[in-house]
Amino acid sequence: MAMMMSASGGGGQRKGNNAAVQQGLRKGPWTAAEDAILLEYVTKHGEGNWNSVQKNCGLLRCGKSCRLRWANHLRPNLKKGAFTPEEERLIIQLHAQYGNKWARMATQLPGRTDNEIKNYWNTRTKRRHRSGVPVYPTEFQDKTAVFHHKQRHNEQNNLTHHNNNSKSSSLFSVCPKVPDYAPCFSLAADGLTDFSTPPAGCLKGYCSNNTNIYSSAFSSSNTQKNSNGLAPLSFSPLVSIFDPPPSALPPVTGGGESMPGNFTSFTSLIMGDYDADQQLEPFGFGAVSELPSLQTPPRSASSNATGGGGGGVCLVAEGLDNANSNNNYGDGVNNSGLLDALLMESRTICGKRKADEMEIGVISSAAPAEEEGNGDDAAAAQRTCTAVPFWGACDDEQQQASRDGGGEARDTLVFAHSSAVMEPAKEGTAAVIAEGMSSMDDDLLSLLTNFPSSIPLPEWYRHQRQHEGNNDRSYGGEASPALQGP
DNA sequence: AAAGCACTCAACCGCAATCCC
DNA sequence: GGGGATTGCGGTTGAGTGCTT
Repeated sequence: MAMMMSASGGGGQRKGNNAAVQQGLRKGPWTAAEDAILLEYVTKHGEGNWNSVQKNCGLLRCGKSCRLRWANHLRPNLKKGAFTPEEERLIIQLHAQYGNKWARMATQLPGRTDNEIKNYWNTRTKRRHRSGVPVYPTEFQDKTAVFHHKQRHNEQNNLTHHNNNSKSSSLFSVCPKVPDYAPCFSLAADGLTDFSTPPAGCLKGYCSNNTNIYSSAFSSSNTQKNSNGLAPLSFSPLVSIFDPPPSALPPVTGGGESMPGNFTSFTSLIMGDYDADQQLEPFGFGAVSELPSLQTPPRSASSNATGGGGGGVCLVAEGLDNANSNNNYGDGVNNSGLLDALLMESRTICGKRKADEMEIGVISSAAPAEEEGNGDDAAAAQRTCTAVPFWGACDDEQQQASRDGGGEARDTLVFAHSSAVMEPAKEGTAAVIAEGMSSMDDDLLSLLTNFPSSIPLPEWYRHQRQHEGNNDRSYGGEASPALQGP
């Protein structure tokens, strides 16, 4: 494409008159002659002082245009052509770290320009959206401010490099600095995620050799609770994005060397390429840069918790009767719409999967265990995964725990189908959602505050929390000390 | 074959930061 | 310190191309 769009053709000739045009400066695609002039100038005088190019060489281009042309096309050592898988991986990693800091990312991709990286990223996020991710209502989008707030806070503390202005600030983030791990995600909107180690429970089943790619759902692999009694929460969405039965996908050997299904790269995996024939639909950033749409109608009216209804997911804890909107966390924390919101987000991720392809029964929670051919194990696993009918699975570690003792698994947090939430006709569901939205700041902050404990928290944060005690789970106000850092 | 759409890329714009006088 | 000039950055736009319908 780059070759097709030569300097003398293609490119964006912008409409309208601006100062440059009024000053007799050219706009639009550069010609070879202009390139030659600029090249000669830079060779002779070096970079910088771009406005003098016009004065000294008669090049009818503004300084900005000259600089851009040089930086993006003429400077030496520019690498042209498609990004390599390694570069793709790095971009994903860097974006997870920096957000939309293209220039910063470019410094770590020799020969690549910020513009290239930006275009690359935007194209694929756009593709993600087009793969069926609905646009959220404005009021819900506003809720993302919670994350931005958190991110700003964390930037101040040098905890992350997320861009606080980035539109792509994600509810989910890639955890990149794990050389031998495929990309995983954690609910890292709090920005506290330390990517230097894979979050517990993340990729447990996905990354390691000889483990079932489906074995890790939205789950916690350790049952340690934080100070508020919430189980730590992290997840690999890789389970929930793959529709085919587990047997259809190979195990991942790590490092992106072997991608599941027809994914050919991390990019395709994360950002939306998928093989329609395989009905693989990935989880992607496009799904997370915005919050889920409430406009998307439920696919099914089935209210059976273990069957029927397409695409609905929600968070439940093992042994939890989600239909009653309760949970059994020790401190009695209630959903208050947060889980519904997450549900909706998850549903957004699901996009426009056909409902019948998402039938709960297709992949039962017991499937992984059954595959292992141990009836008792299967039963144990199924107990563990009672509320996980949806592409269902528990982390294999949890399954093992379940086999070994079983008791720990009760804290498992999983994605599960929730017709109770997805069905507006059901008792006050719509109202619940709406209410949940309106009260989401507190709840979301609460959740973000409370998980994942498996991810290292900064010392000052732990210290702060110790002094706040457990009563302050709501950081609704700007004055929240926990959000202000030391 | 034509129209429409999606994709890619280049380039522009506005804004903010930095530099310089 | 103030103000203009310059530079850097991120977001957006639009043309060309190829694919799909």
